[in-house]
Amino acid sequence: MTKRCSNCGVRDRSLCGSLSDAELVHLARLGVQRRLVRGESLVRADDPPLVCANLQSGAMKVSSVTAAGDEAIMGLLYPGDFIGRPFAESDHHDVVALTDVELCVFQRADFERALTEHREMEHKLLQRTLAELDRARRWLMLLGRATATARVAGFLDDMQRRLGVNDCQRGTATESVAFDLPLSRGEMADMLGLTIETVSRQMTRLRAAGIIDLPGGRAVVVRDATALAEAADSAT
Amino acid sequence: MTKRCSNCGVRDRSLCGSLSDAELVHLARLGVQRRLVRGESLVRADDPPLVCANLQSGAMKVSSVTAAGDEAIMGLLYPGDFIGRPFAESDHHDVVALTDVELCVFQRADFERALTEHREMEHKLLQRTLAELDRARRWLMLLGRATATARVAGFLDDMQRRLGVNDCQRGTATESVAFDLPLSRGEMADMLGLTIETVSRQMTRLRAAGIIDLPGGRAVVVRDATALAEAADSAT
DNA sequence: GACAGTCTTTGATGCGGATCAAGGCCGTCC
DNA sequence: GGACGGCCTTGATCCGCATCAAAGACTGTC
Repeated sequence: MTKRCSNCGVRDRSLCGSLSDAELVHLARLGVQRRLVRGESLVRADDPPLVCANLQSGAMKVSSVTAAGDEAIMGLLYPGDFIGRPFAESDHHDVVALTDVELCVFQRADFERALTEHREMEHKLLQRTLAELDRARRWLMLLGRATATARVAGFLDDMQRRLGVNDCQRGTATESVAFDLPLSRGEMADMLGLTIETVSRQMTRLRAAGIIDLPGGRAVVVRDATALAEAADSAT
Repeated sequence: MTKRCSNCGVRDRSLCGSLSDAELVHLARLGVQRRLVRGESLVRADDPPLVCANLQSGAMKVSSVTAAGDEAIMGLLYPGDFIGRPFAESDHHDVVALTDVELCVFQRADFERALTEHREMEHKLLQRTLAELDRARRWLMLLGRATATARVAGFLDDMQRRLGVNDCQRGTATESVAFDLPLSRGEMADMLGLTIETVSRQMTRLRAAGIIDLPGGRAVVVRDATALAEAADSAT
């Protein structure tokens, strides 16, 4: 195993986790470490699909531009997530860095060959894609019918589950969980199908209800995760 | 190749298409032909995932029940589509027949074994799942931000592309395409995140604009596919 | 530390779609 | 044939979110 892979913080969570140490050596030779600063994009919907990558640190967004000209964010990517559409003719979406990010980037052809050679990796990619499909469908439900409050609450709830696991023991749902939003209000609005103003108002409402706290900047403290989840589910 | 498979109308479009005739004989022995009448369900979200299937004729819906208690439809299935979540712990959604349907049903374990034995089939499933993910994301965009008119127009446009290919030459976009909706107004509303009344009003509006015709029952005639696609894209 | 630019919050108003309510159409059952 | 129930259409009213507008809060620069 190369030094790079052994130091990789997401090895156990990413697709590479299915490879043996020997296989990793081979794959590592194909991969290139790359950093992007906030706002840079790795993939453009119009460009031919040239690369695949594993996200190692930071957060990215998967987005498109609507016919009306505004941006729609259809998903977020966190460390360990896979980027790219092997065997497809097009990527269909832009993938843009929300924070400064570190990536392990592969030429698409190389990665496709690796998938073909390592069944287990392709298998894992399939499972991951199926899971992503389920997530997308859950979002569909949220965006299709939920009120503004439920959308914002659902968004925060989702993020909390993914980012805030470290602060306290799981299970003690009433303990506070703190994290920094990787998105601006505008980006949240794009993602939730709302306007900036509405997002802001709903955040204020959740704070007034004592469910969250907004200490400043993009920091969020979830004070009552149970109430947050309830707000996400309730129609009101 | 068994008689059953050689008669199968969706062989070239379904996952089985990747198999040789000899392999089909083997798989066919595992599969069971099954019919469901309208309203019957093949998969229930709560049940352990027991089966996979290929849809041969008719239409089905993939749905869930929201916390609020009403139904959310997150996708439709047409002949050739695959049903099931191999290697997952749960199906997550209900799959219900919208019309009378014919299915080729496999025990999940059998199908998983078949996938493992036939790389090409698993590969095809991956590509299919990636495509489905893209479709779900396109829906996300529609549901997130589009107006009622755009949702209904988008829905009809999507359906026309999938069902109405036979009536006239592709490319001549202004020719009429006719089909029967497999869904009631209520089901359309569930799918589009609207109410029955709004769906009905929008259909009336599209008819008044000369874009579609509603000869009665669930029949729909698309008179101007270009205008329909425009209505789907425009915010208004 | 002052300034400019961006992001966020808050307020006032209007519109689109939900909700409530009342028929119309069609198949089924007595 | 007539009455009932399901589905669809149409109308009237109300509410939530978008829109328009303006005033803070934060970031970086000089």
